[in-house]
Amino acid sequence: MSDFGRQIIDWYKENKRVLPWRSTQEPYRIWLSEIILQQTRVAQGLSYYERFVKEFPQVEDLANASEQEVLKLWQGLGYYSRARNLHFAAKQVVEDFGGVFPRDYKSIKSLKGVGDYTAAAIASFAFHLPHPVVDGNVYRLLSRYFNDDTPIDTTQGKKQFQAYADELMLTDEIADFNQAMMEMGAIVCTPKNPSCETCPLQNSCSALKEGSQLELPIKAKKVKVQDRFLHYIVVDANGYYLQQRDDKGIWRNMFEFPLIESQKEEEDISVLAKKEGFEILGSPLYETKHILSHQKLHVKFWKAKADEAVLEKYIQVDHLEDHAIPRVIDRFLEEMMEKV
DNA sequence: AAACCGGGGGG
DNA sequence: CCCCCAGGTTT
Repeated sequence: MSDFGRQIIDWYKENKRVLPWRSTQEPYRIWLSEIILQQTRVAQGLSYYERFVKEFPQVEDLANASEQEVLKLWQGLGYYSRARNLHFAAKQVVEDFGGVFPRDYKSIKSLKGVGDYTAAAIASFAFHLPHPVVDGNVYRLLSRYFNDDTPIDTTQGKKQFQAYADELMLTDEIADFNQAMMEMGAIVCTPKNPSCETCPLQNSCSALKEGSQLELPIKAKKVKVQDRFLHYIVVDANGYYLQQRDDKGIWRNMFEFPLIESQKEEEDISVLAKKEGFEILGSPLYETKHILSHQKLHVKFWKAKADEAVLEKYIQVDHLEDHAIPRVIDRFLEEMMEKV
């Protein structure tokens, strides 16, 4: 006598937020929104969604763009592999599926950047196929509903919570069921201050009964953060001298100032810069810490000069509108503009 | 199974 | 300051 699905769907219909991707059944737009929203809050992704739809109204428009155009529009959102995969997948739709978005779960999942969660979201929202979504919100909601302390970041945990969702889903209202689970996780069953007193599941939630809701879900692994020391060389000249990052590590294929990375905080940057042909002028123009999920970047920007023979190795641009750059460099440029 | 991949905002 | 978010790919 599980009323789980009925209760969350009824709650959802009364409490759902109005969001642009909820008022369309176009698979292209639903897919786009899902990629943007991976590991990203609605408030942060909203403006990016609007800009992508405006710039690339159809999947063909996205497929015909250059990777740099896509990265540039993605700039500031992070996890840039999503943008490259999005672009790649748009070309898959055009070339492998004749420009028609695939309509079955397996084909949807064959698109680059589309895993179990995203395939289930597209399949259910666009085509009403009975695939429950299991994302961070759902792990939290179900681990609490069943008071289950199986770690969610293990193979066993993924199978366990997928099985719960398979059992609970209402197949003939799958789109609302899936939206309801995620909206519950986003609005009611939140990580820190869940609204248990207004929750539609308060009479059947096992964690609330045990008072364990704040301890769930359990994660087994702990992330270790690596410290890195980045020194960007800003050559004092007309325009900017840039280099393109290679195809591995953070910020793949994006643009940056000439970079010197030191192993320790206190290394003599002038000496390291000299080896690359740059003469450092004065103290750092700007320094900051840039925190990623797995790296802590200690970033300094140095004014420098160099011979023409050295500068030849870099890309000279007058303005940066056509180049995707990391947020930390963008922020440095904003900082410099204010001082002028 | 583990490593890797950004940036922002809430508390 | 810490936590974690509408995850997926590569190794």
